[in-house]
Amino acid sequence: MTTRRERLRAETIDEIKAAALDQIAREGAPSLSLRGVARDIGMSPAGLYRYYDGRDDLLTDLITDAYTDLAVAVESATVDDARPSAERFADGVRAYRAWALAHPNRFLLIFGTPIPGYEAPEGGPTVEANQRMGRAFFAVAAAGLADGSIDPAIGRAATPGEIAAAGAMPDGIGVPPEMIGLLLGTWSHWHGLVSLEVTHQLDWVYPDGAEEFVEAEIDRMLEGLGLSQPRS
Amino acid sequence: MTTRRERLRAETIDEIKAAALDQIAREGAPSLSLRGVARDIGMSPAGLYRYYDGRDDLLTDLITDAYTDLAVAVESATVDDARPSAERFADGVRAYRAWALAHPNRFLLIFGTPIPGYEAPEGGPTVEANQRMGRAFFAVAAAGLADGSIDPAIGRAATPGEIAAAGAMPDGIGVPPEMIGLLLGTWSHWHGLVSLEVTHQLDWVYPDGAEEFVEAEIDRMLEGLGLSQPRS
DNA sequence: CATCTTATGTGAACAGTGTTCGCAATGTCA
DNA sequence: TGACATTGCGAACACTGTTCACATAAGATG
Repeated sequence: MTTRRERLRAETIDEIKAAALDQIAREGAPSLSLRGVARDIGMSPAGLYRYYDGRDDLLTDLITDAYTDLAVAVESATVDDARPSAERFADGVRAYRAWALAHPNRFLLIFGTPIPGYEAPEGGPTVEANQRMGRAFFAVAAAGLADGSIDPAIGRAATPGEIAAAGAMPDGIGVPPEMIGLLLGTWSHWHGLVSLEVTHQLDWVYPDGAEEFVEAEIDRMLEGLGLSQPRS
Repeated sequence: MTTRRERLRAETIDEIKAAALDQIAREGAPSLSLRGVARDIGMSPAGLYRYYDGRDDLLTDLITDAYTDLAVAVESATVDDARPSAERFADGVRAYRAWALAHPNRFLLIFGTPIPGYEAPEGGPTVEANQRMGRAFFAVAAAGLADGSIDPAIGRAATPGEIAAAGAMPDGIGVPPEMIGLLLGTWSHWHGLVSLEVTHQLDWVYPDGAEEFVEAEIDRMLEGLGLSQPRS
């Protein structure tokens, strides 16, 4: 049951976040100003402290939201387990990239330079949301292994960390430890792709967008995972 | 001929930069404070403006330096053209990673969230240094193609941007346009690897360092380029 | 209803920041 | 010597995050 007070409070928080997101989208996360959002929503700077413990606390909330948003985007692009694994995987990568290009400053908020003084709380919501996104891909890999479209033989000897990571997977996502490194390496590949694109480091070669390039690289990733690629 | 004044001025600039680098290494680039470096070198904040037009100007200088530093590291790891291409390439990647891990905050200064308000001057020193690093790898690829250890047939149809990029290569580095995408994709791969490592996004799997993982991925990159890997 | 308590919001203040300006001191060169 | 550019400083301005004492409003309790 939500009381009237709780509802108003939630609305105010939403307003604060919306103003902060707006500011981040326009100027980037580093120039997020508490006084600025206070002005935008017509509140005194001190009043914000009834809702957030300070700038870092607000940022933590925004970081968590961004992680979750990205995770949801990837999830919904990969959930349909009736489709071939290669297609699901490729769509996951495309969703990752599309989200990053649609919200470049939020992407950088997550993966760019860490906010000074900000430390992700151990086992907090950010790591949770982070792993949630990872699980979406691990789930695709698990499905590919299950239906035989991925050959487990391409895996490589697992390190202790990889064994632990495989063991920590939730039920229903069975990924052998030997595949963990391969999947993380593939993630690195497309993450680097997107990072360079978002920070405009590829503009000198692809001034009009890197879609073609990205698609070709997705093909290479699928190859690297032994996933036969779907022809659309 | 350098006058006494010029020498003193250069020394002061060096001192400023050293203090700034020290601050960046400790706290990260975003918390670089002009007043802080002024304190460190025993000068008034206003005095700094005789040497830099402001915080952004100082950062521009540091960004350029970082780019150059990284480029030099990669260059010196790959210049020895008597060695097999695969080895040179792998060492280039290792140098890239080593530099990033040794100077994480400078790496993020280059590739992380852009400084608000900072815009790389068109054709300025930063893009120059950036391309310089790229050329080091293109040179290795050119050598590999020349001695036959890279099969040009693995390339793919070039986009206009890739053709232009291949045409803009300096003399002596002959890389066919069809290889540009493959090389940029490989760069993306290891850049993503290093980015995730520097921002501690892989710690949950590799808490004690990701050397093994990185080496395995380097092998995959070499495969992807059709470079036979050296056994050490 | 009246009262007590909690939640919410404010204005003033403090310490910190980047930046500008006028002025003094110093070094360089004719 | 004089003229001039270079270097540095202190004070000030506008901005930031943050804290504090205080007022107001809302909800709960007698």
